[in-house]
Amino acid sequence: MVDVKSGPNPLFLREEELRQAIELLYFAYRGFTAEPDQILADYGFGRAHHRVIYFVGRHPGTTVSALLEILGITKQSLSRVLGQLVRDGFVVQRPGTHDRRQRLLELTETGRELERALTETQRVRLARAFRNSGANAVEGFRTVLYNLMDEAHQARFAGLQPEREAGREVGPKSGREAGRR
Amino acid sequence: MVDVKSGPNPLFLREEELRQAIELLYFAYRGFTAEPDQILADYGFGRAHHRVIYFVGRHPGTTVSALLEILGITKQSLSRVLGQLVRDGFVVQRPGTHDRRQRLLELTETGRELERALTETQRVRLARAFRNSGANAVEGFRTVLYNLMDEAHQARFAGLQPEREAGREVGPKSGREAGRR
DNA sequence: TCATATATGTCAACAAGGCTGACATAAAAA
DNA sequence: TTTTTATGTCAGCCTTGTTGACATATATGA
Repeated sequence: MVDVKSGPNPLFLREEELRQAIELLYFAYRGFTAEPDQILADYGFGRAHHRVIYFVGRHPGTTVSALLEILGITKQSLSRVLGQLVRDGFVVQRPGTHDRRQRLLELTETGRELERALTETQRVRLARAFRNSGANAVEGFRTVLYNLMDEAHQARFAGLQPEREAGREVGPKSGREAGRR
Repeated sequence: MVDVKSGPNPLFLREEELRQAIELLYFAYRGFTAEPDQILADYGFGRAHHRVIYFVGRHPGTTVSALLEILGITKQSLSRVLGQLVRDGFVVQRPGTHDRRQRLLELTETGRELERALTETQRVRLARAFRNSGANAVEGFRTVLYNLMDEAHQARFAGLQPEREAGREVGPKSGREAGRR
């Protein structure tokens, strides 16, 4: 018997290590979505609306198909949520200039306000966690999450791409550091 | 003083830093649940079943109310899912010895097999991510996730509690280190 | 012992947000 | 001009959450 760290097989995580990571992810993710969910409920919206508001806010002028790609849901599912957001005045659609079949999406001022309110709660929570953890831990947090996601999505963090330092660590650079270049 | 890194306001994360963390969590969590979801579908189960199987496997002999506490759902929601798992032979209930009102939960051998299959996919993914990230990054990952969750849940990681080194870092110790004591 | 509280379960109804399948329209592209 | 693409829509289904009301067995305190 034989354990993981100094043990022979680096691909096998010890039970405790594994389960700790599983539960950390579960509880952290839950906590991270709790406050936004509260706010959204006041508008009759759910987490699906949040995702749309977030990504449209992040990429104003994005197309419907690009949004479908990011969210990984069907157009029927998106349609229901997006339709509500448009009807309720949080998102507007304008025809594409090059391709007039497209409906480019952006937030209205109301939409931006809601987006800010939602994101603010997460900013506060992240700031607290980062402050309690230290800069080095934050880098590790980024690196592991980056390596945890599907490769297909890693590309989205392209400006912050893997660097192999001493051939070991692979992960995104922080926004701060990237901005310094 | 100062901040996480070295900017002026420790409670305010720069836009890029904030959004990067939000998206890392989103995509990592999605990737992390993808394979189990696939397997569960073969049994006609969903993510809710996974949670029950996971936590019952983790805490054999747990009570229904303890499980409700962990999952943060209503007993009616749990009942539907738990009922299926019992009927389908993945979970058994036995009366509590001290308190015969309780139904202590545990996995059957079939249940344990499914639990292992589900967890194995996550073990592989975590092992790959940890290997690509390095031990230091993994510690940071744990620390930040610990600090990100609600305090109520932090208690669950009690054996691995905060230590304040030089009054800065707060977070769980790894299972490995805790195990060494 | 009796009354109350607790642990658990059940029935019914509803909502959010996924899914599939089929079909429609406008515009681009071949 | 025909075909493909971007988008939308209707209809129906599933999972998994919710609330509210009520039921049963057991434990516990007065």
